[in-house]
Amino acid sequence: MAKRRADGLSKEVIVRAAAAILDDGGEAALTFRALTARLSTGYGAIYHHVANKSDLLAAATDDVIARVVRGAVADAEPREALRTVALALFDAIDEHPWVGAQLSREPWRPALLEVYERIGSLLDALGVPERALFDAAGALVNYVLGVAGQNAANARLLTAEEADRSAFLASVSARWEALDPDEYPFVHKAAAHLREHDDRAQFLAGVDLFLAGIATLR
Amino acid sequence: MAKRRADGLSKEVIVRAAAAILDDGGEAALTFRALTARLSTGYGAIYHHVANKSDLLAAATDDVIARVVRGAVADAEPREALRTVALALFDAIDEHPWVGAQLSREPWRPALLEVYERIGSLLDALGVPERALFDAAGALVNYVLGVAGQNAANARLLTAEEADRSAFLASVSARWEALDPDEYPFVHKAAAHLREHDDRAQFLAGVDLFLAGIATLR
DNA sequence: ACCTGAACACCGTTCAAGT
DNA sequence: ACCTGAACACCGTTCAAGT
Repeated sequence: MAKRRADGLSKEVIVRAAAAILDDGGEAALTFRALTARLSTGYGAIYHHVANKSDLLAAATDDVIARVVRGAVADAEPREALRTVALALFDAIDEHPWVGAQLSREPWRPALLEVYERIGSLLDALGVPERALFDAAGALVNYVLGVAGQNAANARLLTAEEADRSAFLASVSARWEALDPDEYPFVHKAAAHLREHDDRAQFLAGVDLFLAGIATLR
Repeated sequence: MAKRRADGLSKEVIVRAAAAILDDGGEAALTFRALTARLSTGYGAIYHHVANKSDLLAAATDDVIARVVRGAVADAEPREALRTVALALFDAIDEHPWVGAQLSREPWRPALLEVYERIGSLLDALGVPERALFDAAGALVNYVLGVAGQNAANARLLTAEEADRSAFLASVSARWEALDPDEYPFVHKAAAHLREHDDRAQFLAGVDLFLAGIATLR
């Protein structure tokens, strides 16, 4: 079972290099040319370990998600554990936006199986009736992935520094505020909240709404 | 205000042609070469009306979403109206999977503004306290877009006929069933439900969970 | 003002040839 | 068995030239 390592390529080495490129420069930066340069090898060497680019992206995503799901501490209280797992996923995807984009593009991957298992059994432990368990798990996982995708898109939009973020939010907020309050009453009011809102807190608020809804099923 | 139409291009004509190509052949089919062929014109003519491919995709998405939001009947009862709008979005994205992919890639678009307005003011009408209104609207929109993205990914996976769908679900289900029930208790149990689950019904169940959670805020 | 299409600078992927 | 890198078939986008 000993794998050769010191020299020679392996899928693991390639996947890690791809993840590093994705973290540095985003999805556009991951090309086979960049990868061969970084690993000082040829195209064929990479294709020998990896089927194609899509396979490579999927493997890198599985890697990140598996680490998160394994790493999340097993809290005693299921409700708290659910919030912890959800937040861990949120933070991982915030740190690696390409994971969010990939997850909303390729479901049914091994990585998501782990996520479903974790969230599903926590909901079970929470006392959700079996009849509603699968819908509830599906909804919660979809919510987490949905926010993940949006967050990834935002991160891609704001590739630059932190100052850009508030400038961007301020400009969207100003645009919303300028709308006719009769035609857009909600968005007009929401503009103020947008400027100072915290993505992470809003994400958790959504999880809590879900859990509150689920609690009514008991 | 009269626009020339009989001959000559316009952004509208280009966007409609792009939508038709996307509906027919998916995202991979939309190339500027295919577009020039369909419109029997040159690249420059298209670039004269459209900034780039990303702009074109965004405009086509806005078009579809705007039609859905405008088209959804204004139900008297806000709870029922929310379910109607959510289902209308689900169905539109099921019919045009590329819209789902685009929405999870480019938020803050005019199209989403309409969605936020509609969902936000319905939640307001439902009596959600102002303090929780923006988190609730954000969570619900994110849920809808999350499912949309997943659905789009599934649709892309199952480009062929309906028979493929049940065959695919059966194979995933079999893989889940084969997992060790001690290590994967939830997924193992979920396998049976997966085979016969209805995406549309599960989506609505998620919306209802949300609304139940929101009802506890009053 | 609007359109044409050759040309450019990229991609992912293949494959004959090497060790 | 594993690796190399020239070559192929594509892309999006530009731009000098036309009407």
